[in-house]
Amino acid sequence: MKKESIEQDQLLARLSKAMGHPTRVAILRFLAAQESCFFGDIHEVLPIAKATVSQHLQALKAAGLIQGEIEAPKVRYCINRENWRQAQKLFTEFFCDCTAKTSCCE
Amino acid sequence: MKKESIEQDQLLARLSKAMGHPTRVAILRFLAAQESCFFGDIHEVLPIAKATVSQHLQALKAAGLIQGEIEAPKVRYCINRENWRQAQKLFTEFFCDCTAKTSCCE
DNA sequence: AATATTGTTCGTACATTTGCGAACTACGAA
DNA sequence: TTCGTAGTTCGCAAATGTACGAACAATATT
Repeated sequence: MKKESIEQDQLLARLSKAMGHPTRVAILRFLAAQESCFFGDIHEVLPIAKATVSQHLQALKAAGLIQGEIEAPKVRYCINRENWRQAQKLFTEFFCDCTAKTSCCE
Repeated sequence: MKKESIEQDQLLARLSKAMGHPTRVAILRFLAAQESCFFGDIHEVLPIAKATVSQHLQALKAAGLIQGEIEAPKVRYCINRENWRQAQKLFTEFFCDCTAKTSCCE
């Protein structure tokens, strides 16, 4: 296996793992649909404890998909647009470049 | 949250979870680059025990991303092209439709 | 029939993930 | 300074995931 593929695999796996939970997908979808919002807004639409929400947010942040900044007593979260685009590209290439060889895409 | 989104989130999460390990991404990449191959071919390029390889393959199969059929003493694996395309569509829509609202895609 | 080949399944050990309440931190308001 | 608000972190329990060798099953070969 080529070395560059291994690194790409690891990055793709990290991103996928971050997206590997329904709650985290929901959070991403929620955040991606707006410019930004506070922790409370996210917690409000989810049926889980705030500690758990916070945990999921840390996971998404660690993967680079979102970012958060403290604002007064609140915390504002938003999609990390740059990494989002990179992830988009990685997934697209993964699904399409791969399949190109066996003509799955047409 | 809309009900249809919840189901989509769950499907996307299931697919992501299946892709959430470097070895499984490598397996998918390996399989996607060819029409099909045997278990042994996959095991050969991976530095892990065959029991573990088999486990990862079951995970990918459970997610619907690959399929396998017995052929003599060997087992032939390949990408599940139909689900592959569906996954491709889901990820693309997730990353792009979401971002369309906030003009991240341009 | 006995043996070899190819994978799967089982049992086990250890690590990670998930979810929660409680305790904590940091800040603004009274 | 005391109190309230908004989140994070801690500590725990239960569930899942990861990896392996050993045992097993199914077929092909001798």
